[in-house]
Amino acid sequence: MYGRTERSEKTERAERTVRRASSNLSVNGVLEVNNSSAQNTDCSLTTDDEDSDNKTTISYKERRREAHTFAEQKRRDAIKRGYEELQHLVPTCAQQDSLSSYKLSKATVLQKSIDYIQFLQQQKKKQEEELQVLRKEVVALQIMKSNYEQMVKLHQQTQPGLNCNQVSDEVKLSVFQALCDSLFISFDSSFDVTNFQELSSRVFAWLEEHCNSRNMKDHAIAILSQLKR
DNA sequence: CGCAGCAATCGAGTTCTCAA
DNA sequence: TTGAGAACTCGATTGCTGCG
Repeated sequence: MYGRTERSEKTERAERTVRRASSNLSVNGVLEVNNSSAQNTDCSLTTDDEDSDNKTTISYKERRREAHTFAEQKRRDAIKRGYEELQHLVPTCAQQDSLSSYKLSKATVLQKSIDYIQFLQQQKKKQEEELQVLRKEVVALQIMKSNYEQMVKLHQQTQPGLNCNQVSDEVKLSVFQALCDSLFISFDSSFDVTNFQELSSRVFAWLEEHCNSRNMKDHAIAILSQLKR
């Protein structure tokens, strides 16, 4: 938009530095700068009237410069506030801040923030993996629950004359718990399984072998006689 | 649509501050 | 005293907006 010249940026920067240095040396830096710029722009003025116009231009320029400086200050403040907020948000920064009296450099705040974000990402990944395992366990337990429900249903169908209300639920539960504990002693849980299918095949093999009607009856009698005592 | 004005942002140089 | 980091300053650039 402002039409850059053919000169390299490096040369331009060097010239800017010289210009700024000379304006700093003079008492009225603004006028000096304006004079130098008048030499190579279309704004070169010669008459008295034009001089007064030039003064309004100077004050306008000065006003804009001040506004720009203020805007720049605001921008820096915003950046500074951002760093301070970041320092309070990141625990490792906050810890260091409270332990030592000196303030952390911006580079340190950035580095510690990066480290903290990476740590959070790793934690998230770990928790997602744990969640997957727990979901699988839930599915397995649901299958087991439905299996037991089916067993109970089948039992009720084959023994229609039994009056279940004669015994309280509490007693039934304690008998069931004791029966399960007694049966599970024979269950070998030391093997490694990689999926639920493998586990269920092991469980059902065990059910076939150890939880047949005869075994169950023996266990039940033992438990009931124990309870009676 | 092109232009001017404006604000926001950036990059670079300079100056200031402070701990080692 | 010195070096690093922060703050300040300035010019350049960019994107948006209103106007003719």
